Amino acid sequence: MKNDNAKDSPEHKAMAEAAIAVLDTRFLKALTDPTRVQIVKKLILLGTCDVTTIAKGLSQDRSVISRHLGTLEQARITTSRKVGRRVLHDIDGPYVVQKVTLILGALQPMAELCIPFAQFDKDGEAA
Amino acid sequence: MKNDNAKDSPEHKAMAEAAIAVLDTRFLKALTDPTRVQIVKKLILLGTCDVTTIAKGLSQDRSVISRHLGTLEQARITTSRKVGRRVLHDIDGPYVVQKVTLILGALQPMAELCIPFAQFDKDGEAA
DNA sequence: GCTATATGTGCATATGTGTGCACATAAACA
DNA sequence: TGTTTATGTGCACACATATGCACATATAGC
Repeated sequence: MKNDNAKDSPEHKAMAEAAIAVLDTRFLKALTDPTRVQIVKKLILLGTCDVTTIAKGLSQDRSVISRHLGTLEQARITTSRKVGRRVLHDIDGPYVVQKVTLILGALQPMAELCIPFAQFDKDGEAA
Repeated sequence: MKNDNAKDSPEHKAMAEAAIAVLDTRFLKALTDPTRVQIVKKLILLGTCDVTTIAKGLSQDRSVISRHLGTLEQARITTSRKVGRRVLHDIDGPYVVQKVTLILGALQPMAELCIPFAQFDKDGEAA
């Protein structure tokens, strides 16, 4: 049987490149820590917030929360403004949604192109 | 000025809960390692593949690739079948797309509800 | 000025994670 | 049967990361 896989097409290669390229490690890593996720939740609920208020209720030290906020800001998930002696943080919702939208757009073709063992079940082909 | 923030509405609270709940740590963590991302890319390009073939071309030891494949499988990003002495791996495209779709669906409201400093710029309110 | 409050950082530490080597197991093959 | 190939795992080690404490800095308020 001839090897006329869809996997050999340029479209397929381009899809693979696009899918990998869009996986921003810094963005994803920022969302993998439970404490950071709690911070995000709190910011969603409270809105614009200073460090001390965010740290209130969380078990970690305030300095730890401060560091996590730095990580979230580097990932562009949050932004901050200095107001007097306080530093106010807030979530950048539009950026987050745009980011995930890009990821989904790049991965979307996988729903049809990456059905597990489809080609293998068809004619027993595996690299 | 009265505190009639949209943040106090039940819809907003529900959105926060849904957004946090959908952030599957295991799923996201699996995609944060560069080596695992390379494995995913290779599986997209080659399709159904055994461990040795995947490890070929990657700098890490084959045993390391084996472990990474275990991590990806636990995250349900890949599936595997034992065929003879080989173990074939493949990407579960439909699952991955479904997962990201759920994430985007839960985060979508943030595009409008979490515009940074919007409320603060409006009337100088911050927790 | 002095004091209190808010924040970030250096440092030490505990825990998690990626890596490679050696080895055991399982299956195909001569 | 003995050998080769494919895979997973125990172990040790290097490195990253999360955490807390102490401290320095900056700003508001007295």
